[in-house]
Amino acid sequence: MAEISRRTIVAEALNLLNEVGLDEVSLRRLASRLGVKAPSLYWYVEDKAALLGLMSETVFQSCLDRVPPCDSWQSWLRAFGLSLFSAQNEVRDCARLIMIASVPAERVVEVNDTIVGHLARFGLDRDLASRMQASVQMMITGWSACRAAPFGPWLDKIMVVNEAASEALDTLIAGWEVRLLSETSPLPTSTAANY
Amino acid sequence: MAEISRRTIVAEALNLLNEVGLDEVSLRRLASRLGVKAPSLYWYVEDKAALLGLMSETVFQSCLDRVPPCDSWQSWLRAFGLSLFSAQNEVRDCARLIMIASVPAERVVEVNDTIVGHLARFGLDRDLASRMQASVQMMITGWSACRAAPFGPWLDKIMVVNEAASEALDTLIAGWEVRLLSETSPLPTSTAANY
DNA sequence: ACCTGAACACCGTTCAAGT
DNA sequence: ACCTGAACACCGTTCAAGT
Repeated sequence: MAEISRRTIVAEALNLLNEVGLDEVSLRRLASRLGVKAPSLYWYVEDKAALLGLMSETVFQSCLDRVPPCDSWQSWLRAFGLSLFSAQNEVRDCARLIMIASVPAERVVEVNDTIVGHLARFGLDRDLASRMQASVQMMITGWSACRAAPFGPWLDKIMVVNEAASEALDTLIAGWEVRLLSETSPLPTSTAANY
Repeated sequence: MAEISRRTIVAEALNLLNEVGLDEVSLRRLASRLGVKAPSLYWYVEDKAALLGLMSETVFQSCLDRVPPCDSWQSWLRAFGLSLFSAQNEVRDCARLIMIASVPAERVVEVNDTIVGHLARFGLDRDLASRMQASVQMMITGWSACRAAPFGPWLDKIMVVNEAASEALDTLIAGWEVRLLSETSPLPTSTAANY
């Protein structure tokens, strides 16, 4: 409807994605929704992959914005994971989108820095925080990817996916907790990595 | 080359996948490699999605076969995760393959039962084992998905992905260990889920 | 500066027709 | 039982040409 710009294109592309799913998102279809022809889009966007990149950046950013203030790295990591999970469940085929989207290198670093910044405020080492954050992201992405896959519905017959995902998230965080404790105060009891 | 069958088609499809990547795998291209035309493939396979399903089943099966005998659920889970990780790194675009492959419901249940069977031999509850196994699968799939994504190379500049993935796997398992211990022998010290 | 029509080289899938 | 050619309805992308 409104005038055409990078922003309106991305917004309309996300609408289209949610309505018809990733396989049906084509430049021709998107263009016609904007009252324009496909080649016009190339004026605003380099590529289809780049457009998908902008879409996934948008989703990721809005997910980051929704993480509430927290009072420990554990609860921040958990809130981040849950926010990511719900964002990926709201946007159709989100995991697949992420996997084919071409995001510029600078944005990847930027996002990582933002997240690490949040965690570092609790006194965590920045490198460790980076790996922690990544582990949460990967696990959540894995869950929502599989849930959105064709076999997702079958998975739901084996377990309650929502609960299993949230339990797995808690478990992962508990693991990081153990790892951190065993580094600062070495315990005689059996902890991580010695089986 | 050899005669054409479901098996040879899937095998050649995997070769093609590794050579040209998922985006370039087309029925026409695959058929021409087999000395045949695209419509012929429909005699052996229902669909492109079904073909991708057979391909991902093959990969998964060979990954399961490579898990060595272990003497604890922890080490089995770790070996399983590592085997999955290397399988997914060997087969190009494997994670994306999994996400669009249509696998029959029975096979999903079968695979889950197989894995749970392995874990149950260490005395684990079958439901718990199922969720544990799934958490490992999801996390590993997440890692290899992101590494194969267009931004994968950028990720590698932030951290050593191989090491980070294996560390995350260990951490997840450590988390399950804590969870199990705190259930059987409740401890006064802070463990999972109470932050 | 922005948009278009026409074209190129592809797709997955169907189906009547061949052997 | 197995394979084909021809067709259908699409793709992403390029580019000369328009305003």
